[in-house]
Amino acid sequence: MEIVAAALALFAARGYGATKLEDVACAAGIAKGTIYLYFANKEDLFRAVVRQELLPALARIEAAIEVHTGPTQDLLRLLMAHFVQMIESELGGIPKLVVSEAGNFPEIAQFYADEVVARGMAIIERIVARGVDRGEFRPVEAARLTPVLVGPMLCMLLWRHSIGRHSAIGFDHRAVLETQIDILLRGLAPEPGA
Amino acid sequence: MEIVAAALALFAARGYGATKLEDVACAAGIAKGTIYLYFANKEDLFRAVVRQELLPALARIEAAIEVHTGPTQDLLRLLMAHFVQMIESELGGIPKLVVSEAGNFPEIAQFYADEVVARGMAIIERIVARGVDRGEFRPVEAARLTPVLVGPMLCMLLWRHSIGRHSAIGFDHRAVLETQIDILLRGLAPEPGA
Amino acid sequence: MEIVAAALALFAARGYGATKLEDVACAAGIAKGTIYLYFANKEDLFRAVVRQELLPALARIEAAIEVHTGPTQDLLRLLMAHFVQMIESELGGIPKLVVSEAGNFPEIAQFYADEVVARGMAIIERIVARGVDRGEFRPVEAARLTPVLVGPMLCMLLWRHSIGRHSAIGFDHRAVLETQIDILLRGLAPEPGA
Amino acid sequence: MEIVAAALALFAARGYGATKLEDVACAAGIAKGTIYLYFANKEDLFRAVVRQELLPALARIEAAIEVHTGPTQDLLRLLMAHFVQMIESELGGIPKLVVSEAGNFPEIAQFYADEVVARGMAIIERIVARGVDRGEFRPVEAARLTPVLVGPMLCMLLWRHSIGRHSAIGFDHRAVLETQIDILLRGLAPEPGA
DNA sequence: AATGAATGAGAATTCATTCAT
DNA sequence: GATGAATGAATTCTCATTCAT
Repeated sequence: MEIVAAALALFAARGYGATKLEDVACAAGIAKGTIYLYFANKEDLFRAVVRQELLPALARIEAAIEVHTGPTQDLLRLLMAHFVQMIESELGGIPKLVVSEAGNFPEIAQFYADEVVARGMAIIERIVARGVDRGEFRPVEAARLTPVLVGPMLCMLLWRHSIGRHSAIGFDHRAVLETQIDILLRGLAPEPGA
Repeated sequence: MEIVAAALALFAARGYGATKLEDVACAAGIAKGTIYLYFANKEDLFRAVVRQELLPALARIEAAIEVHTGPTQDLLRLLMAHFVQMIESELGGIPKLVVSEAGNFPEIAQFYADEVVARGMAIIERIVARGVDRGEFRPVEAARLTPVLVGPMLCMLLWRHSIGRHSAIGFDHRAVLETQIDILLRGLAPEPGA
Repeated sequence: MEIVAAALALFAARGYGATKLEDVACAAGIAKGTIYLYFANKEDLFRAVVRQELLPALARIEAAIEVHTGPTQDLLRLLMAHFVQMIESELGGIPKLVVSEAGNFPEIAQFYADEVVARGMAIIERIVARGVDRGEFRPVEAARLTPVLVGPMLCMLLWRHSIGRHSAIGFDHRAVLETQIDILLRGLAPEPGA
Repeated sequence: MEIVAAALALFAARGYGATKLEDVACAAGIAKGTIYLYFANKEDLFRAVVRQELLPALARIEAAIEVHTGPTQDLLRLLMAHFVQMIESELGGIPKLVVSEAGNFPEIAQFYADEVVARGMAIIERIVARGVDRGEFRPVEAARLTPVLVGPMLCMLLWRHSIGRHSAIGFDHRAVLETQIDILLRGLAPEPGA
């Protein structure tokens, strides 16, 4: 819906508290009162923004991973490419929003941790396990590796959707991605003797 | 000052807008009006929180790096250890706060980008360049490497100071750090033939 | 509007600072917040009170003067009668208000001086000049005469809208007016020999 | 006392409500708390300002009138000259202040009406009665004449201490005074035939 | 379904007043 | 006597929410 899209943009830019429903309505091209026909109140709208938009994206990634059959490093590349896409889309505002408002919406934080982060980590751990199983990676503990794998991308996502908007410092997402993949593949390469 | 410490804790936990000065005063053990003896208004207090606390910490890191003479990988470990310390201290709330409020305080975002991020990146680039110069690392472009180096730590910092507070998912900072260092050193190791 | 009328009454009675918007709202039979739908803030309301009410009254006097053709002393009586009317109406609160708040609203004072006082003085000077021209008055310098002409009425106006409300001393406006006209006509009568 | 003088200047310029005790203290060259050594509270200070300063001035006028023996028109001139003096001194701020704050300090208004206005009117009525008795003025009812006599001067006083401070329009007090005396003496001159 | 005028609870801010030094 | 740091009641202003149209 238009309202959710407008709300996402404004919530992400200003935060929950600083976003006026009047501005959301204005951005969505409707009147203030109309929001209340679709959402019980501001909190309800906020929850809808976080819930409705992210899960489909995650499902798409899971599906893409599922059907993949080639080398694990291609799978890794595929995953990262999805990430870069999200960084560059409006959707990237959601993680930023959840980080910002976690303190005021603990159940949103929990929902996000359970439904997005946990599932995302599971995807990655499966990829790593697959690589180890197939002898493409040396044996590593997947749990400890996850932050190393997603951290750089997540950081760039948050940067782009917050401080980066107000600074001249920018990152070439794709170049960083290549470097990251390069380091990872070398760092995970099986020991020559093994 | 007590006020700044109380304000940091509350701003980081709830965000700028959702923090009432009355609560800050209460947490600092003073009356509402007393805040106005030291800060012109709420914004002024916010700026003070961000500005006063972080620069000294950064300066300490810079000084520690400066005097180091051993192998570059030790330097890398030293840097990361500082990071882990910050993650685990109250200070870690500041980056989270700046990410959250960048949209409402563009000049704070800029200040942070210029004084903290740019300086932090410069430190890292110097370490990487040193490693390459000394033949400890293979030749790499430092700029592209920075997010790969700090991303994982930053992510854990933000996690710990936002969503992580409301989720059962936790990270073993030191274990992740070891994994990250391990991957990096292998990934940056000079080509055998070079 | 109801709001402006209520505000005039309260501002005139208590002054700008001592008037709470809640009381204005209450007197106007609306809620506090409603005022802000029509006026940006308290100052804006104050300005509206002063600006909206007085100019139409002045224009009416000017028009009445314009069409008059009889003896100048009748014109003088007409003018004074308008004054007495204003003294006795709610409108009389405005000059009192402007006098009281001139220090805090210099641009209101200026506006009042330019739009009300200067125009009022011009009207009087025209009447005096007409009387001299027609040989009804002896030659006098109009500028010096103006305070003499309007001072007594203005004083009674201010009295009625401030101290007089709290004192037993009262003036019979119409009797004073007659005395004033009497003195003036004798005092302005052409020299017998001239 | 310095405090009262500073308070008069500020109260007259800004009104009671808009005057901060801190500014009064500052203008008097003392600390805020010191005011409370001499006055119970802000209202008490306000009352002192109005009460202490004006009565001595009035007593001086009464005394001057008392001893006068010459023609009544000289007495009138003497009275007016006192007025002009007050207009031009800091003391002129008091009537302006009382007019402004009458609504918030009814007992000050009453005090002023009884002690200053009533006494002032009595002085004037005595002068007029004297002139009539001595055959210098034609018979007039003194009560109706008082506003005619003092109105012009009072108006200029209020102008000078409020709106006039913020406008280019100014009055030549002494010139207006001469005109006023001239009109009065002609207007009060005994009928030729009487 | 949609509107937008009206509401009023809630937060930032001010400043008279107090009191330990 | 004098100070000025600390207080908290009081006021302006905002904005989520309601509801008559």
